Amino acid sequence: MKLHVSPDIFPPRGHEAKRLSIVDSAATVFCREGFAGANIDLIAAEAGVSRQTIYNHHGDKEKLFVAVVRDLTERCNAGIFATIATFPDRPNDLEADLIGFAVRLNQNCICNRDGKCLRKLIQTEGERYPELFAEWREQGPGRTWPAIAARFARLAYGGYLSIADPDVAARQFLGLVNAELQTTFMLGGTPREDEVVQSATNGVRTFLRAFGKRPAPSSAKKHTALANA
Amino acid sequence: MKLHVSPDIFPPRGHEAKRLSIVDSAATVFCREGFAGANIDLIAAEAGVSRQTIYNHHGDKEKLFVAVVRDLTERCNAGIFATIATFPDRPNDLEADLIGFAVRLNQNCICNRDGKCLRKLIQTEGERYPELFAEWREQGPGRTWPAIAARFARLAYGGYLSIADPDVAARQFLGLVNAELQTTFMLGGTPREDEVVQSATNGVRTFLRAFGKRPAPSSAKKHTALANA
DNA sequence: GACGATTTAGACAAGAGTGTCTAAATTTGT
DNA sequence: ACAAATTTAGACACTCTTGTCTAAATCGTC
Repeated sequence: MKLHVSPDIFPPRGHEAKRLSIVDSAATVFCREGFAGANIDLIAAEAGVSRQTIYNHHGDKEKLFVAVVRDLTERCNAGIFATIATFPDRPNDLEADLIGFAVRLNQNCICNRDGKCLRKLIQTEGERYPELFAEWREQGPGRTWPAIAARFARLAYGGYLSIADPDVAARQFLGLVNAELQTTFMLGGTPREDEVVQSATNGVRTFLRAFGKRPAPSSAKKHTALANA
Repeated sequence: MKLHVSPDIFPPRGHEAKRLSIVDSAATVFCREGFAGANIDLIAAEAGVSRQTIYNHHGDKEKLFVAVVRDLTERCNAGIFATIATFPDRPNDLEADLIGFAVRLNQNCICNRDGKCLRKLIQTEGERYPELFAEWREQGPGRTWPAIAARFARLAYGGYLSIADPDVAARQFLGLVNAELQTTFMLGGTPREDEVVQSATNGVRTFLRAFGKRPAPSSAKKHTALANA
């Protein structure tokens, strides 16, 4: 009588569950050890399946690796678009809202397990699988960056910002809010939340000094957007 | 009776040359294949020495790896400090001078062979050798970033910039001028020169919008620094 | 409870890589 | 040219890993 066992996953809940569990553990091990250093037996142990099951599902090590990257790309993309949906279109407090967005982006998409794994795999194996990671580049940054740029363009159109090239601004926004986390990211570490907030705060302030509309000394035509809502 | 054997060069002249050649080739192979994937025979072949010579010099694979990272850190640091020495202290054209500095930093220290190798090794093996790369963090960013910050502080003191926290400004400068190269760096690629110039130009312009002293609409006291030299 | 599909453990062959050893060849200093 | 140090090539033992195979155990479903 197992009435309240977690209905979702952990125990072998069938064929597809095992496939998931395998890809999941493989992501962890590939991320930690790299492709060459990863050991199928270790992946099997971590996934709680036998080695043979992995071969049954995925054929060989390389196909398993490809499945892992595709899976991570898809999940990360979903997370990023979900976060982009929280972009402040009609900000009350522009600075605070942009800082919040930057922190969410970092915590939910870059510093989480999937984001960390995918980043590591791109860094370590990017040169070995050009076509696979070219695909990632198109599906990942190739779609998310323009989406972010579009949000900044809307902010500019609404009079909140003064932006010449939204694509450049979007990339620079990401560069700024991550400026203080670069070293940690390079070493594969995970920054503490207060570090993320600090970097985002500093980054957004600089971003607004560059692209914000100064209310005081401007002589340009007046922009009414700041007064609405 | 060895009267004047220099105490430094006990072993013959070719000895040290071989050591160099080994570390050099090892850097290339470790960078390309990662630690686990690197093959001592391949390193030996690429260095033009026998495998046994590598073991004579470095003991084992791990010690060789450590020697490679130390060597790269030292050489990259030297390059970065040499480039920092070209930082514009009394700029004629602030924008152009900062763009030039950013491009030099990228081309001579980040995109060159040593820089690319070191970055890759940090990314791929950073978690496996915490103390080794902690050492890099101290010797590398821990020393170069404050040096750059000091130069920005001097620019601010000279009236060319308006900076509250030079350390933050330095990190953001680096984040901005590299903002458009992130994806390429992640994949282990080398950006074309025009991409580097483009990213640096966009980055410096934004940096100056945030930290530059506006000559035109300002009502503040005039700053004479721009007129000298 | 029974049947078919899936999973499992373990053995296995084949290949690759590390690190050691030895004897011969080469280089270096005098 | 000689003697010492160094380098070399190759063989070697050992370990580790991948991918296959088989027979038994387990699971899902009726």
